[in-house]
This record gives sequence, structure tokens and C-alpha cells, in this order.
Amino acid sequence: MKRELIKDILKSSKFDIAVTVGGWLRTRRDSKGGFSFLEINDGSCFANLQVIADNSLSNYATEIEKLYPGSSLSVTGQLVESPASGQSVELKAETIKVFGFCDPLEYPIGKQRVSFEKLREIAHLRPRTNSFGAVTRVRNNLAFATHKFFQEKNFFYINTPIITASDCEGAGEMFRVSTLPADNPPVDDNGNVDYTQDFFGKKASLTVSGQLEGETHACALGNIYTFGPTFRAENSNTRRHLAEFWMIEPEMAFADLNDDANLAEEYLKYLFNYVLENSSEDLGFFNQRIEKGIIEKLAKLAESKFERISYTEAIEILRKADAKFEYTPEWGADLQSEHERYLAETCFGTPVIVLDYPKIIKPFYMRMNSDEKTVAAMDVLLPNVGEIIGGSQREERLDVLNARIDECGNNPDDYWWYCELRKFGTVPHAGFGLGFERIVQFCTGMQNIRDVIPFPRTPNNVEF
RNA sequence: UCCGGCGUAGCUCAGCGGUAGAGUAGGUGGCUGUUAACCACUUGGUCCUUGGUUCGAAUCCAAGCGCCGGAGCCA
Repeated sequence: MKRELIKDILKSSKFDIAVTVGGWLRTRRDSKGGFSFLEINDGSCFANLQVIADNSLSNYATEIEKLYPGSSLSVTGQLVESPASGQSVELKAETIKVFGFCDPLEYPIGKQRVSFEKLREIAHLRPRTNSFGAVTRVRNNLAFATHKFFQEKNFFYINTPIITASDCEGAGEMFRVSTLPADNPPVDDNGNVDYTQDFFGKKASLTVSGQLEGETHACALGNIYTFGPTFRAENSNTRRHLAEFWMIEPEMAFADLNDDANLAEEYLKYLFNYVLENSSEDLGFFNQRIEKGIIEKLAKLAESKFERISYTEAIEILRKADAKFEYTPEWGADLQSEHERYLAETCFGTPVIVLDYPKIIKPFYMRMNSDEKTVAAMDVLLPNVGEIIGGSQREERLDVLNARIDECGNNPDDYWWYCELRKFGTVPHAGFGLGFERIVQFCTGMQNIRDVIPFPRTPNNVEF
């Protein structure tokens, strides 16, 4: 079926031409003047198209008057200038084909307001709402902008494995991947599960990060990035965590921590500018209904310089701060949520990049600084969201890396191939990870991360 | 996992010891180039589950289940 998108029709300045649209009814208003107003949405944009359905249509009494929100239809007619205010163009229907009626007594999302919590229970229908249509289009633009940004900078898109045997420094609890019988797995002489009999012949899990594999390709192709699903089996119940989420992980060869921070800042600003330019209609909705001032916020951040401070400076600022913290800031302890929020929201009011964390709170692969107390790590903190990016310069010196693997209590055998990247032609390199849903949250103002991914997976929730 | 809050009509909520309410959606009638349409009437409920206190529980207490917010873990 050849059809025009409402997105294009509403921009059209050509009138009195024949067009066909297909979409879902949002609302019907009857006029006793002998016609009905139908508002159609086809998902191509936020706005609806107003259709005039005259009672001279052959199926007016039999079908048009029985249309309720959610019904699917196609309309062919003349695009005309609207005589009334509220819309510039409207479609005067010549034929209306109804594909599917929608019973208003059963359909859960009519014209009335439905809470986000309720919509999560009907995740198969929620993309038909204004909010989720807008979130989905912004999410799409952020994904496209991500590829565009890295491709323009000559980064190669690579696909790291989803099933893995390396547990990447214990970034979180992992989901086991196994074909062994769950109720009665084979056991070895010590009574432990015998994974040599499993599908892969050893313990396998869903990935918590593609970083270690990503490094292999950075150490060959130069600059690469991944953009794929990531899994954490943590029992996290917050509005910022998912068990399955999408992560973007660039990795650069011949790069240090400063290059890494520059890339992170440039990438975030690129995203802000991209959605400001290409999602303006949807952002207008978020600006009005979800987070007042979000457009101004994104525009300001796209222009501003991100604050950069060392971890040690951050601790000093927090200790002098005129604020009550539940946890006293102390050198050597990780920054608490309240500390990150103070820095990004109260103290600077801009994104903050914190650099050079104590080695004791960071994983083995981060590069040791010359003070031998800190490592070349960075976190990017956003107002309201908190940590959005975590990254580091990687340890490229084999002897130091081996010592750190030992020190952190890891088994060197698990990282033999990772170490060989240092053994054979090592190179300074750096990268970071960004949680895609968190940036969607930030750019839409949506409060709960479960509402910026089509089908959220959280503890006790795997419906759909 | 810990702390706090909340589960009442299809939906959004009020009621907080004396026998069930509003708005909205749906129905009927009226009116209208309408646009969150409007006006009148109207259908609609195991008050999450189980147990306890009480003459009497939607209301108080306890446990369970579910959801939300904060914390931790992190992206």
C-alpha cells in the first residue's frame, strides 16, 4: 500500500492534492453538521492529522460512527487548507478503509490519562501513546547520532560477544548461560557443578561489558566502538537500573586519559545538539509535560565547558561543602550518590568529569598513575542522572598489569589473551562506557529508566 | 537486599471505625468547523489477599503479594 507519512504531509505547502495515509485513530468528534473529525496518528511524528469524514461516505453510518481510539484505518482524500484554527492542513476523506475496530470498553488507552506505572503492564500497547511515541523517536535519533558521531570520526563499529566466559573484572553479578539441567546438574568429585559437561565446556555468562574484547580491536584497528546489549544480574531496584541495557563503549589506541575525557565531552555535546535539531517537536512535548526547561538545559550544556576536577580535589570540595551528607567524604572511599549530585547540581551546575581515582576502588585494568596511589580513571557526572560515563586509560605495561591482576586477587589464567595485547606490540589506549538508556533519560526528562526502553527487564519482570 | 510510601469503578484519585464517592472513559438525549469539545441524565465496585482487634473494618493491627520512591551495586 502506497502511503504518505503524516510527518511529511504536515510540512507540505501543496494543497488540493490526493494523498493516502494509514494510522490509528486518536479521537473522533462528531458534528451534527453532518460529518466527523478524525484525528489520526501514524507514529511518524508527534502531531496528528485531522481528517474530515463527511456523512456522504458510503460507510459513514456503518463504520465511521463506530470508530474509537485505537482503531486502524487508511484514508484517501484531498489535502486542503484548514478553514479553522488549530491546524494548517487537513485531509478531506474520499474513502476510508477500516482495518480493525477497537472496543473502548476493553482498550486500556483511550483519551484518558494513564499512569506510566499502568503503561508498564501493557508494554505492547504503550508505544501508541504520545509519551512513548516521543521517547521512541528520540531514542532512535540518539542511536543514529551515536553511529553518525563515531563514523564521522573514523571509529569502526564492532560487535563484541554477548555470551562470554570472561567476567570482566566483576562489573556486576552475571547471568549464567547453560544447557545443563537446572534441577539436577552433573557434579564433579568435590560436589561442584561440572561445567566441562556444559555446552561450552566451561562456565559461560551473558556479558557485563564488551570492553576487554573491544580493546583487542582497538589494538589493531586504532579506534573502535561497540553499541550492544549488556546484562547485570544485580538485584537493583531503582529508577536508574536495568538488568538488560544497551551500552556504547569506544576504545582508542594511542590515547591517554585526557583524550578520553575530550572524546566523552565531544560525544555528549554532539548528542545534545543532534536531538535539539532533529527531535524538536518531541522535545517540545517533554519540555511542556515531562521536564520544564529541558530544551534550554540541553542547549546550555551543548555550549558549556564541562568541569574537570581530580578525585582528590572533589574530596576537598566535598569536605569544605556547606551541606550535610549522610556519608562523610573521605579520600579512598568511592563517591556516594549524594556527593556526585552535590558536585554536578549544587557546586557546578554543569556536567563534571572527575579524574584519577584511588586504585583501591577501581579495577585492575586501569592505568597506574606515577603517584602509585591513583589510576587514570574518569567518571562523567550529569545533573539529575548521576554517573553516565565511566572510563579510563588502560594499563599497557605488562609487568604493572600482571602485578595489578595479582593485587586485585584475579586469576592470571583468565586474562591470558588480554595480557598478550601488552606482550605483543603494546600501545597506550583508553576508552569509556556509556549507558544508553541513561542518556535517553537525560534527553527526555523521563524519570524512570523503565520508560525509555521498549521492554524493560528488572528483577521479577520479564513479561513480553 | 535495606528503609519509607501506596494497592478503592476500565482509567486518575478522594474517603481513613457506622454499611461506597468524584472526575474521566462507556451509554442515551441535546448542541456545535470541532480540536483535553461542551450541557443534561445514566451504566459501572470481592475497597490486593489471608488472618486478627471490634457490636461493626475500605478505614486499626499483623503477615504475604504487587507497585512506587530513596539507599547500596553500577552504566
